[in-house]
Amino acid sequence: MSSMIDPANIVPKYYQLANILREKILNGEFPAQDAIPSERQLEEQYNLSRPTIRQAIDLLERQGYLYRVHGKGTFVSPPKLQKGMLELTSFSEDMRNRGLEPGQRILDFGYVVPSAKIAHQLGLNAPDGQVLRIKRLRYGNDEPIGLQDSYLALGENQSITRDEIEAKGSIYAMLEQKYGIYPTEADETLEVTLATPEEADLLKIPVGSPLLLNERTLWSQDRKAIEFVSILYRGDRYKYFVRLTRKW
Amino acid sequence: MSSMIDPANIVPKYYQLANILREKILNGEFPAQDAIPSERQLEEQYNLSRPTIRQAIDLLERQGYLYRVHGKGTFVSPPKLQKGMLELTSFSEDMRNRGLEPGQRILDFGYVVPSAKIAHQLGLNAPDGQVLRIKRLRYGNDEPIGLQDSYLALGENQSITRDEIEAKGSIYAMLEQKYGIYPTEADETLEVTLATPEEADLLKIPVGSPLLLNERTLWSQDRKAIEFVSILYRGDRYKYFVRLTRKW
DNA sequence: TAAAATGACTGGTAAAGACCACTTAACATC
DNA sequence: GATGTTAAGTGGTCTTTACCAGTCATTTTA
Repeated sequence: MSSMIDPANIVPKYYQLANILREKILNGEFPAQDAIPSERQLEEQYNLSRPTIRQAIDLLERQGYLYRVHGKGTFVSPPKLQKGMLELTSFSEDMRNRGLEPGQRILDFGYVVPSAKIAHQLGLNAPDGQVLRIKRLRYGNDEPIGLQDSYLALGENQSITRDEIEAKGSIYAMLEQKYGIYPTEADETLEVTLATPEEADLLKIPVGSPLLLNERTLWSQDRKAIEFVSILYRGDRYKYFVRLTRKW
Repeated sequence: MSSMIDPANIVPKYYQLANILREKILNGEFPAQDAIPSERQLEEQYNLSRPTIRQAIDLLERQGYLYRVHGKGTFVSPPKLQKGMLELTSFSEDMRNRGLEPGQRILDFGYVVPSAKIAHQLGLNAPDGQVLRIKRLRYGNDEPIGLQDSYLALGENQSITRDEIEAKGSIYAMLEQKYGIYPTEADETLEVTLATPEEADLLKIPVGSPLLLNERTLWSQDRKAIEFVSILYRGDRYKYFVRLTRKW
C-alpha cells in the first residue's frame, strides 16, 4: 500500500506524508470539518519526527486542505476551498478548465522595439533585450473568445519560433520545457473597454460591444519579468475567475 | 536598537527576525537581487538556531520579499514583487489604496430570505440562518464608483446595526472587532454588464454604459462562509487589480 | 591544455527533546 | 447548582545536531 512512508524514496518524507494525507482527505477518509489525528499521533503512526509531521501539515494548510486551531486540533477544510489554488493559468489551461477546447490563429509574430509602457512593464532599462511580439486570436470550441497581444522578454540564448507556437499553443509550456522557466507570479488588471472596428471584426461582434480587458505582467521563479500580455475578452462569452487569500 | 532579537518579547523570535530582515530589505540595506547573509551566518549574528532562522526566511519568501536558490543562497526580490501580497481588500481599503476617500449611502438594510443562488453561495442548506442584506452606493472622493449588494451570513448571537455600518463604513473591520471573524479566503468573478436604468441613475451614467460586475464569496479563518457580495463598478472609473502566485 | 575530482560553500531534509499557550472537560469547592 | 481549579490534550515555538544535495572555484590528473 502506498499509504506508508518509504525512507529510500527520493521524494522527501514530509512530501510523501502530505500526499498520503491529501489522498485521505480527497477520498473522504478524513471528512470535511473533522479533525485529523493529532501531530503526536501521526508521529507514532508514521514513525516520523514531529517537525517532519508539521512540515507536511504546513504544506497542506497553505494548499487549503487543512486548517489548524491552537489547542483544539487540525481540521479538514470544506471541499469548496480545496481545489484550484490561486491559479496562474495560461489561456490554454484556462479554456480547458472551463471545458472548452483552446484554439488560436496567429495574427502577428516577430521581434519589435518595445513601447515605453511595455519596456517599463518588463523592467527593461535599455532596449537591449529582444522583445518578441505574438498577437493571436484565441478560440474556445472554435468560437473567437479573446484577442491576445503578448510581449516576451527572452534571454540571450533563448528563442521561440512560429512553428513551435503553432504546434504547442501554450507559450508557458514551451518556456518550461525548453528553458526551465516557470511563471510564478503575476500582476493582473481588469477593466472594461468597447470594441474598436478592428477588434469587433476579429471577434465577430458589433462595433462598440463591451469587452473585458485583462493585462498581465508575468515573472519567473528567479524574479525576472517574462511577459507582458493584454487579452481582450468578449464581454458576452467570458467571465474572469480568481481565488484570493489573506494570510499574513 | 530594534535590530536585535528580544527573547522576553511575546512576539516569536522568528517573527521578530522576519521583521528585522524585511526592514533591511525595504530601506535598501539589502539591495534587490543581492544575496542576504547565509543561514549559518544569521545563526551566529542573531544567536538563533537554524530552524528559527529558516522559519523567518520561509515567511519572507512566502510574502515575496526573498527567494532561495539551492546551493547558491537567498536573494532579495525586486521591489515590484514585494508590496501588496495577494490582497483581499474591502471596498474601503481598496479606495484608500488608490488614494481616494471612501464614502457610502445605504440604500437598503434588513434581514431577508436568501435566494437560491445566494443560499448556495453561502453554503446554507436550510434557510435557517439569518441573512443580512446591505445595499449601498459607494463613493470615491464623493463620486459614485460602485453599487454594492451584500448578503451576510451571521451566526446565532451576531448582529450588525445600521448605525454601526454608517459609522464604520467597513463591515469587515466590524466583524473583526466585534466577533473576531477574519476574512481569509475568497472566490471572485469579474464580468461585463450594461447599466440598467436604475443602475445608471444611481451611478450617474447613461443607460447601457458598460459596467464591471465583481461577485465575491468570502470565507472566514474557520472556513465558514461570511458573505456573498456583488459590486457593480463604473467601467469608466474603475480598474480591478490582483496579484497572483503559483507555488505548488 | 582540457577534463575530472576535490572541497567549501549554499540551502534542503530530518530527528529528538523541551517548554509555552490555548482549549476543554472533569473535578473540587463554595 | 454555580463557580473556580486542575489536568490532559492540542498546536506553537525553539534548540541542538546531523547529514543530503546542489553550486562553483580550485586543484589535480590525464
